[in-house]
Amino acid sequence: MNSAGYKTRQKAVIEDLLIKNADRHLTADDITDMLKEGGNDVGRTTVYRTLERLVTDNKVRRFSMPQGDSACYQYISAGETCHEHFHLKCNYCGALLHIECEQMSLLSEHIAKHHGFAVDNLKTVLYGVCQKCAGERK
Amino acid sequence: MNSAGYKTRQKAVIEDLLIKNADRHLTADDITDMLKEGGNDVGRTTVYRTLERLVTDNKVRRFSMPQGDSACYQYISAGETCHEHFHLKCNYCGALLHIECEQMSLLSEHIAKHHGFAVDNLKTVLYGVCQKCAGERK
DNA sequence: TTGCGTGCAAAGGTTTTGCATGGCA
DNA sequence: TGCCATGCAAAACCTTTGCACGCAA
Repeated sequence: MNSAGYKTRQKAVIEDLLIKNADRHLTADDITDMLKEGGNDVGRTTVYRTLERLVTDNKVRRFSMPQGDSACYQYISAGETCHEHFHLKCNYCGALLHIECEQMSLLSEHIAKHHGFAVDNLKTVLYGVCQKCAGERK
Repeated sequence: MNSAGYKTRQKAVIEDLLIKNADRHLTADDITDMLKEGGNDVGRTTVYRTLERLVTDNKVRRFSMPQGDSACYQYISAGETCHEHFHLKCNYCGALLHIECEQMSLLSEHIAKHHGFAVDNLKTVLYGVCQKCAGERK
């Protein structure tokens, strides 16, 4: 599960920052800046490469934004292993909703059975419009 | 509905190509290349600007892909009212599958009704593992 | 003639890669 | 020592913008 590798200051401070902000979604740039402000300077390249590793290791979730905007990353908390758990992200206010829903399991099952594809709920984010924003835009 | 404007060869051949490939997803690059091969050369800039207009006019649907990949465009056929169309992306080989599936509509309906969130299938990409990669990794 | 449309070139942004150096084990 | 990790600079990538010219109406 963990890609072996050496222990370094950079890896430690990046993972640490993500854990401390597990309720937020941060861009690679946010992370670079926050570390610099904290006196824990890490090169931009290293931030990207570390995030890539963490995503591969399933420790971090990556949110793909529409082109032009930068991707967001968020630490995957320990308890989040249940497969009925998934995420909704509002395109307008950016709110991230965590939902437990058996309907999602039904979809995953259906896709596995009929389309031969194993959906990873931890990595998947459904984009749309939340109730609040839908109201405001009427 | 239609942003007025002049009639030009470029607009015509681009819309024509999209109509003839209404069952496929084309990137701006695909379109540029296909037109060039067909002897109907159109500048890349014009392709982008024309697609932008078509999307604004609701004649074409734009699929935002994860960063790094280019956006896809597809002509919206006359009778097409429901959006049961969505995307699966393999974490390993990067394959992008386009799927028509009513189960997805059921999920969207459920989420709208029970969670007050309007899922945008056009922007949503489900991540996971495709059949081929699942086989190779066993 | 008027002003939208076109397309080259260059800029814009995020992310990746080449390569020499640094540092863990 | 051996190999992974780092980080600067440069490249790659898709897309947008500046600007002069072309062309529809």
